Parts: sequence; structure tokens; C-alpha cells
Amino acid sequence: MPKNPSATQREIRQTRPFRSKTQEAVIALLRTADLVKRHFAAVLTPHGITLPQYNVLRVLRGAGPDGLPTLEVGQRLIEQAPGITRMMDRLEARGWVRRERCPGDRRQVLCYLTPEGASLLGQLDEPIDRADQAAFAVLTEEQQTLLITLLDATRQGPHLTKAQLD
Amino acid sequence: MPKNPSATQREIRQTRPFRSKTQEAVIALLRTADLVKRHFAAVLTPHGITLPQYNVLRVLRGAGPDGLPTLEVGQRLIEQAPGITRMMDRLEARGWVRRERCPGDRRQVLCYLTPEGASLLGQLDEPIDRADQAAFAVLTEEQQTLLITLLDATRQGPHLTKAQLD
DNA sequence: AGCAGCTACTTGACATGACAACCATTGTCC
DNA sequence: GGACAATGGTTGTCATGTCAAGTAGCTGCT
Repeated sequence: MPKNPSATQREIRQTRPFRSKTQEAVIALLRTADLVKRHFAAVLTPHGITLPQYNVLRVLRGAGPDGLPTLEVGQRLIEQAPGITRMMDRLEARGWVRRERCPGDRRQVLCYLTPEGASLLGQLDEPIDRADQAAFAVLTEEQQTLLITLLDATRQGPHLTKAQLD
Repeated sequence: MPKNPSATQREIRQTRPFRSKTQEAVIALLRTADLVKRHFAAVLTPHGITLPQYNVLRVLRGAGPDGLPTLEVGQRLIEQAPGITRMMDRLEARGWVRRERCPGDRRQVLCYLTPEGASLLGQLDEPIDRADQAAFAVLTEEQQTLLITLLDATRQGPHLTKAQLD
């Protein structure tokens, strides 16, 4: 593959080159993720929903009619509890989610997707699938597989030990 | 806890497989970026600075003694103007940045890194470099190059078409 | 000169995202 | 059975990120 000398570099308008290959990888990763997020936001905004909200609804749809405790939703999204609570407030206000205290364990609050929420998700499936495809349309299937492998490896990797922190 | 099924998939605890390779790529990308961001945040938090703030300071350091107009900083970070203004407020309050109305064009506000800001950056260079290395330590140099190429290609891809057409 | 239009911010409002503190339940252990 | 820790949420605060609207200053055209 031809090495584009400055795709990322020119975007940042940086005078000096990257200090290291790794630094370039970090910046490429963060900027790409940011761009892809914006791309999805552009699809969702006209429907009055944000990307995190959409993800919550998808999790609830995946949970089926039994619903899910609030924090379970958060865990599946790697999000912190407080954020989930407030997001759920809004989703409930919009009528996409229903909440109910769990009779078995009254500490828990079970969250369910409402028919309205399911309907919204149904409308979004196609556009979101298309957005998925569009985001990586330039890569072949093999290249996508390779990318996934590299990203998965990065996530599994030894990132920082506490000794390295300072 | 089991140890080794499918990396990304197990994290999300999703019952069904990904609907497409592309969807898997999207999720892998977003989650990896998120994780890497958290690692940098862990390095920066003890120093009382956030990742976006750190990036602003780096841009200002790169600008040198001539400073940069507020929105120029924003452009180099792909951030919107309002966010930059407020972040700069905080950076100025912390003494890391100095602002001054441009005499030539009184609409602009030039931002400069203060010696205190420069000193902070100096302290952070090493830990941040180590964090860069650690983030991709599992990948060889060639794999990093490959990853960068794939990510760059993704960013140049068709989801940018409208913006690129002008 | 004078005014329309553009530029560079600034402010306000709202949605995340993270942390800390707090409350109600539940589980545990003596 | 009663103190106490752990669990599951909620609330408050702060920093970002984004959009919409407003303001001050500059530019071009007449």
C-alpha cells in the first residue's frame, strides 16, 4: 500500500512530524473514531436521538421483554452509572423507555423498551446499517478484518501499569 | 470467568453475533478509542489537567511565542468555537494561558502559552510519550504502520464525500 | 460616508461523561 | 435479631461538545 506521508499530519496542520509512530497511531485512532461518531450523529439527529441514547435503546431491544436493570445497561455500554440514570430519565420522558422497580429486589429498577422505542429503532435499522457500511466502504472485507484484529489486540494489550503512570 | 472467546464481542456481552463485519469494525474502533482516551486521562488527571486541555496547550506550544487566535486553536483540534472559548477561560484561570486582544484585528483574541503552561507541558512530555508507547505496545512497528494506513484510509473514505466535494 | 455582510468570538441551553457523596435495600455474620 | 458492609441507584458538581443566537469589529460596495 502506498504510504501517504501526511494524511493525518496535514489535517492537524502540524509543522513538525510526529514524535513517534505510536503517537501518530494514537492521533489517527482518536480522530477516526471522532469522525465516525459524527457520521452516526448526522444520521440520528434528524430522528431526534443521540448516539448514546440510540445505543441504550439497542441494548434494551437486545434484552427483550424481561427488561434490564439500569446498571446492567450501563455495563454493556461501558458507561458510568450516573450518566445512565439521567439518560434513562430523558428516554422515559420521550416515551421510548419504561421503568419499573423490580419486585424481587427493590433496589433495582428494570428498564424496558416501549413499543414506541421499538418502532423508532425499526426506522433506524436501515439508515444505521448503511452508515456502518459507508464508514468503512473504502476498506475491503479483508482489510476490515485486519483492522478489527489490530484494534482488538490494542484493547487487550498491556496498556499502563501504575508504575508507568508518572 | 472464562478467558478467551471473541474479544470485542464478549466485552459487550452481546448474545447475537455482529450483523456485519463493518458493524464489528465500528464497534471495535469506538471502543478502542474510548479505552485509549481513558488511559491518557489517567496519566493527566493527577496533574490536574484533562485530555482536551492538554491538547490545547500542545497546540499553543506548537504555535510558539506569536500565539494563536482562539478559533485557529479550535480548527487544529477539530473542535467547535464555543468549547474552545470556555476551555480557554479555564486554562487562563489556571495560569497556563494568557489571552490578549489582537491589536491589528480587534475581533481576534490571541492565545499564548505562559511559562507555567510550558513548564506543565514539559513535565508531561515523558509520561505522555510512555502512554503513547504503552497504548500500542502489543503491536509491532509494522502493525502500527498498517493500522495507521487503514485508519487514514477510513477517514479519507466516502463518508466525507459531501465535505470534500467543494 | 454609510450600510450590508462577513468574521471572530461569546453566551445560553442542553446532552454526555466522570467523580464523589448519599439513600434505600439486601446480605452477612455474630 | 441487629450492627454493618455491600449493592443498586440517584443527585450534585464540573468539564466537554454542539447548536442557536447575539455582539463587536472589519471589509467591500456604492
